Amino acid sequence: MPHTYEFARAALTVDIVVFALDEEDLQVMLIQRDLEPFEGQWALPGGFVRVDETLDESARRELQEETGLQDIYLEQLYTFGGLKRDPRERVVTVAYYALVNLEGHNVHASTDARNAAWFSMNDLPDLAFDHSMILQTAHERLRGKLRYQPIGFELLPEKFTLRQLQHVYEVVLDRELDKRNFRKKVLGMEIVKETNEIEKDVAHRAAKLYRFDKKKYDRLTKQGFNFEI
Amino acid sequence: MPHTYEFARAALTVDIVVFALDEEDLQVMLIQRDLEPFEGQWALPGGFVRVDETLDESARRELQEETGLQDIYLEQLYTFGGLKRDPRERVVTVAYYALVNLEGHNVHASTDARNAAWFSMNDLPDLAFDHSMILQTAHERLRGKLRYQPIGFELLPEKFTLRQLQHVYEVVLDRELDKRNFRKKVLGMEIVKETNEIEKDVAHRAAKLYRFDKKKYDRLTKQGFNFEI
DNA sequence: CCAAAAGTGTTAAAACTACACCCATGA
DNA sequence: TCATGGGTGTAGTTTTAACACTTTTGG
Repeated sequence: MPHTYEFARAALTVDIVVFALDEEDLQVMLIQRDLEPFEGQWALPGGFVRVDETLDESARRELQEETGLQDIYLEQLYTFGGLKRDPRERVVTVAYYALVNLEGHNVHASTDARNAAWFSMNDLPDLAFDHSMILQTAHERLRGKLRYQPIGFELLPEKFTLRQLQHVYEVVLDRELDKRNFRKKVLGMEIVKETNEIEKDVAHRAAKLYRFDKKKYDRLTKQGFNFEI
Repeated sequence: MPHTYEFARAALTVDIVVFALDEEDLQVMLIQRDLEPFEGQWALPGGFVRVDETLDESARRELQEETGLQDIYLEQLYTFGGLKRDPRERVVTVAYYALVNLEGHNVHASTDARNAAWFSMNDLPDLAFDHSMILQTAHERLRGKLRYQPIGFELLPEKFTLRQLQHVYEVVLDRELDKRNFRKKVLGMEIVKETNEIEKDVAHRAAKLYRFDKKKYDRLTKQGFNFEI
């Protein structure tokens, strides 16, 4: 059923930059395109926004359809509206970024039968469209936001060690941190709660597991506390 | 000439939150709508994105057409895509915010014969659409960004006194700052340059005028310097 | 018993906060 | 000469940065 308008309209899409962390690197999820344009090339997951869904809904739906990822941290990043982004026609895309912990989520090839895979940020293929720029913008946002908002926890399982948390900061900020100072700072903020569990299956002394105490964080924030690492 | 598409498309607009500062308050520019829906109500300047212009271009054009403002600091804020934002049909809007100094820019009623005016943030009328939410988001962004990016200068004339700069911070952050500490900090960063001019027409000792040294700021930033007030 | 990472305190330097007075100018 | 805001320094406190050893555990 065709739809007609008095003035030409841009197509509207969402694209999502999904970050995760492995032992070494920051990783990003890409899918291999099976359609023109850029057939065979890697691209960010995403797709057209339906007229009856919000932008957030659209981003979550596309992510679910193309990668199987669900219930993850998702935030709007920036809207890209260059004239030649897509060789076919004018397409404006609302970009999102998402954070997941690798252990809790299995990625699968999608309903669209596209190939979905993780890539290290240090070894990226050429990307379709202007997706390299979107990815770069997302990376900058993540780096900038990590220090002032408690989003690093989203890259970890629910229970994590302080070393794991430190690793998040070291990888994303790309610099080493002092272990003692880091622990002092994190524990001093009182927004992580010790569980009575410890690491399993490690060939050395097992570390305590902590949990992000969101309620406490919200309470403190309301009182003027500002997260900063 | 009508345009037909296989799937329904949202209309795409831009809306701009223009901030300025007077002696007292933070101000925002609003226009009075002369068309349904919300005829007669106040709203943010903005309008439809043409298919052959980028989002930034669109925002600047609308601003120029509706308020006469040109050559001002403009930055994308957030994209609002709720289903019922506009009672007529699905409209997605890319919101921007802008900073101007009142002295340098005269606002005029526009080509659309709408009434454009400044309102104090402390005394706002009801706004059309979801513009109150957009305005609130912009205000939060401004507050958050002011401390970490040198955007406060955009609210001042090219040459300004340190007191004026302090006033920007006090009004936007809504708290008083210590004069000596503020000066120490600003001068210590070495990103404002003394001119050899002083204030005019004041009934007391005239203050030195300074200028934001963007080149120096860029140089320092490249070397890892982080602006913070 | 060895390898590996967990866990822990102190000190010096830097940054921040609070605070009060004299100075220059125009009316 | 007076009212007004411009301009300046210091001391106490807090925060940050640098740094090394002992403990626990599994292999």
